[in-house]
Amino acid sequence: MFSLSHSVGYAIRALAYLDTSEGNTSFVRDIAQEADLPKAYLAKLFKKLANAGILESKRGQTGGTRLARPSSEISILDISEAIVEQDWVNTCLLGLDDCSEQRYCPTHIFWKDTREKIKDELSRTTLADVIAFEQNKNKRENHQS
Amino acid sequence: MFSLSHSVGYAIRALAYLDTSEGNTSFVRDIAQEADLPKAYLAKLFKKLANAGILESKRGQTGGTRLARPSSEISILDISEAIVEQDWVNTCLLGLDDCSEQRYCPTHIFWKDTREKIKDELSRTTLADVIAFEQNKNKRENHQS
DNA sequence: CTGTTAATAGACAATGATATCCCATATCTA
DNA sequence: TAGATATGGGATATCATTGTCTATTAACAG
Repeated sequence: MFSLSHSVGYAIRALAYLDTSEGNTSFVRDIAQEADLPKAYLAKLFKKLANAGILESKRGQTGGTRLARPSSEISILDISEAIVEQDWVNTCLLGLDDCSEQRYCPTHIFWKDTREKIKDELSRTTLADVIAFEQNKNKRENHQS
Repeated sequence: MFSLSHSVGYAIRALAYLDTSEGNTSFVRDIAQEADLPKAYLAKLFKKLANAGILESKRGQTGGTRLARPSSEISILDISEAIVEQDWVNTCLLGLDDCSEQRYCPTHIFWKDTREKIKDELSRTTLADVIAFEQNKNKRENHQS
């Protein structure tokens, strides 16, 4: 608990291995190998990302996959929402059924505030940031609010 | 994602229905009915709480279950750790394998800080607070940090 | 048109969390 | 000791997520 789903982590890591040079495409097979992920599973994740407009893909011999827009314009939140549809922004921290905007549980305000900050952080962190992290072993960039 | 497990929510809700008057015991059967939870499942959760020293239970005709200490001395964190052993305090927000204390991912510092705050909040919020919430429809207490 | 290539799609298996069922065990009462 | 009652424990069912396998479809090369 308290993290994005495993699949989102996979997607992020895989996307960081895409060839982002202008006009170039990559293959699921290659990305899967480089990122050490199962090819078939990654293909499904990429399809979801394509459906969400994050990736463009083409079949066939001259096919492949590439980002639909620059990595600096793709947030982690975009990726997360493309992979998992579940809306985690409206859940009670304690799992109480009768906690709502009309009736606050003891942690309600704290948690609402915290969720907002998490969402902010995820929308502020871009794929470009992650790519930099994956490519540069010594870079220690962060986006603390 | 981003909440305590469903089971922890169950446990919290159920504990809030215990008869906390001095020396009194409650029965799993009754608590399950009042909190609208499956009896067998709740019994297992209660066993875990007993193992963790949060509950005391006795079998047989004069048996039952009660808190091992005052509800004001039982934190939500205590309950959570009794139910799920997994330590969510050391997970990368993005699910990246190579994120560690030695090598920060782009959200590492933010997330470390946030997890600390969540843990603080959970250790500061007690069962007594939840009981007050469950019993008083209009009370709007919270522990925002 | 035929073969090759790469994404796509559907069925299915493995896993962990959640939930149920049934019986064993402990404790007291009569 | 027999019966009633409440917790305890093991086997199994259900469900969502994760992961695998196999075939289909699109796109191009020759």
